[in-house]
Amino acid sequence: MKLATWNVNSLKVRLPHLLDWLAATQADVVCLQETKLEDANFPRAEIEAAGYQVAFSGQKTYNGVAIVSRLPLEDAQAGIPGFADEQKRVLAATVDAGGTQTRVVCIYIPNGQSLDSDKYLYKLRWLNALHSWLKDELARYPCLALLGDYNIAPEDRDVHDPAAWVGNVLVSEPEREQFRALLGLGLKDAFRLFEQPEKSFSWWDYRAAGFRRNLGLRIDHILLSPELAARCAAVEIDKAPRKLERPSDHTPVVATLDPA
DNA sequence: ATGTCTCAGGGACTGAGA
Repeated sequence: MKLATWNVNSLKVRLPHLLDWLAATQADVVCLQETKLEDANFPRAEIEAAGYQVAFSGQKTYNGVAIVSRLPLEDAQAGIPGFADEQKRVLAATVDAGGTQTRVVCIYIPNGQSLDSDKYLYKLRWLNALHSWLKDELARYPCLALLGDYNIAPEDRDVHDPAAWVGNVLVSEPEREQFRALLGLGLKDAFRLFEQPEKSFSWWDYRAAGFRRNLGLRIDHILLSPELAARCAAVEIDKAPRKLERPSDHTPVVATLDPA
């Protein structure tokens, strides 16, 4: 089973890229972020025509998450229970892989803007809520995958120029602590289960030829519960979509799981 | 290089968010 995450930065603009990419990679489950679409405008028919089921939770202009799956998709739930949030950033659903249930949680963690911003406090509050909720979810679903745009580069090796990023969101110590707290629940950073090339990133700024110069960050992650981590055979960042015309600033991360 | 991209409002361009 191929599980992926991709911040598409507008699904309306990136739908052709998504459909091409699904056909090329035969991904089974893809978590999307920054769809930037109200649910009424979600391109359900186009994605279903490609052989995928969909679940989505969106809003106008900002945020928005979706899960597309070739396997049966059930029990979709939007948001973090008990955490009031206008912003559509969480969608969970159960994928049925031949009788084996996997809970897929798609997240778009707040960016935070800057360390002195209210949005940064919101990011930390949000991460706290995510952590407490996941503790319960993991007890309920031993096979759980948490995929998305975390807006956190967990370590300095996930940053093209750590010195240049000191004092910025995405690399600050409180955020990294929150990331480690998720690992503390037993989740594994699937990418780091394997030997990986140095300077592996999943996002590059549109400005300053960031992609061409590989000035990026690794902020899109796949965290797996122990049962799923044991079945994980490979994880890679697929840079191909970032090379297309009008790309998203993020590129997909893909995990391959062996059958249960 | 305050550099690019997307979207909404409104009907050209500006501002917000990332």
